[in-house]
Amino acid sequence: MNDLVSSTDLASEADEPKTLAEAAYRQLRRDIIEGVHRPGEKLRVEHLKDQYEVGAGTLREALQLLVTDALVVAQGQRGFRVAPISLDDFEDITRTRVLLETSALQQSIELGDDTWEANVVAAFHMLSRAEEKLVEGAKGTREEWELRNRAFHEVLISACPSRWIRHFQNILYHQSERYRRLSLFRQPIPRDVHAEHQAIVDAALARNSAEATRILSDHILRTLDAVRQLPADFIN
Amino acid sequence: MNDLVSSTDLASEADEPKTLAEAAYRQLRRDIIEGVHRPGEKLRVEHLKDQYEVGAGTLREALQLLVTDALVVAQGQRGFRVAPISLDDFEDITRTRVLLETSALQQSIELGDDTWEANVVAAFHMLSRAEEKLVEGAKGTREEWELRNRAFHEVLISACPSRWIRHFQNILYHQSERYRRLSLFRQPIPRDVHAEHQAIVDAALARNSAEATRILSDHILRTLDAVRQLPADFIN
DNA sequence: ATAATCAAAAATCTCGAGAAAAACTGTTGA
DNA sequence: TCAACAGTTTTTCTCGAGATTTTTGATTAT
Repeated sequence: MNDLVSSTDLASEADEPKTLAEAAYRQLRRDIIEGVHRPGEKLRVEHLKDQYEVGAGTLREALQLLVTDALVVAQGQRGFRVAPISLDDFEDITRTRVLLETSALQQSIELGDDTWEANVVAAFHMLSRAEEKLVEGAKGTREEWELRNRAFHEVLISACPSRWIRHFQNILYHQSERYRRLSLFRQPIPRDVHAEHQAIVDAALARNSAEATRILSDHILRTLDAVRQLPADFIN
Repeated sequence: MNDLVSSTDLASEADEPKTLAEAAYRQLRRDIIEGVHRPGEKLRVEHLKDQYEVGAGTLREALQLLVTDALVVAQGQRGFRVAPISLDDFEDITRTRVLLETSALQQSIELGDDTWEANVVAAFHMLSRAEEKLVEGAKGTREEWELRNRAFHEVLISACPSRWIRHFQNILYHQSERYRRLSLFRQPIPRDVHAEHQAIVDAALARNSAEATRILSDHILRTLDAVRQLPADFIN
């Protein structure tokens, strides 16, 4: 077998980019999330079109796509700008994520079949391996851990039939990833998330909805504290 | 006084369009919601650019903006298409709306001040007047009722501090409006929503969170039944 | 020194034409 | 009758240049 999960998202993005605009969109998104373009920074089309090797109109489209994800804000006739960050915003993102993700998990636990269980176990295994490599300190493992962490959370709620909840959760995950990168840069050794993930998996497979959502809730909210402890100038 | 509420949305759209692309975007959005462009219909740039009197690139941008609202879907290199509709989708939209809107109302009731109460009462009054005109059967009142109904629901949750919840709720409201128009076309005399709205207002002002969210929940879910009773070919 | 005014410069927004891809149609062969 | 193929037509995607708006900088007056 090749891939157990099949992502049928509202805005599918699993496959590779089929247009120049989308390619530029993804590069830009990565650069924004990784902090290459700082929050609040002005995004001048004239400069960026050379940097990303596309025409002005094409880059414009890419920027427009990023507005969808709320990673870029368009201000009337005054061009584009990287979405600013703030502690309040992150708190908002986190709490909204809790609301959506717990609801999705609850439905997943209720409706998930054997394949879902298998996917959860598999994703957890992948994540655990990435965590091991992370403490070993090899390079490039941060990227892999991020990917697998995201996959794990996605698989957890994959049995939730609501495409809209998954869509919104997707957007919020990208948003929070931006903040998490900031905190991880400062505090490169993550807290013991393994046990938390394990507990979520156990509760989920035991079909203990209340317990699973409670742990997931705490798990997500804990990232709030990590960002709260950042020096103020990190949040602009 | 002119306007009590001040909408500080994530993607503000209260003011008038400042660019041709945004103007085209709003016209297109209205036409899609009102059913001028049917669900699933292909949106050819070449035809539409004449109809909306803008350049090809500009219309392209407008379409891209509509993808944000999920009213238009972009398919790789095969152009744009009006987002299809289905009963499953509407059920999803409605249930997600309930999740978000009840949470927002709960926070609103918890945090709303006197001004919020005044806004709620005012919006309810405006809506009630529109309902009276609606049963009288004057023309153009449908449009006004829609606007005031939307304003009422918006004001109810306006004291919720979460910009993200309000943002998502906004998107979902546009979506459900499409479906509601279909059902209202068939069934032009709306059910007795006045009593429901009254009950919500009473519970909200009494700061009875549990009661208010329960009524709001039923209120939103009731629209589901209305659409369910439509003949199958209305939902494609 | 501060504020207001006006001109120059930079950036954005808009448009139409050319290149690339997809859809269509008619023909040929099994 | 059906399937496969190739040429034609349509549509989308991309690009650079011109028009419009915003921003910047210098000058002048209070």
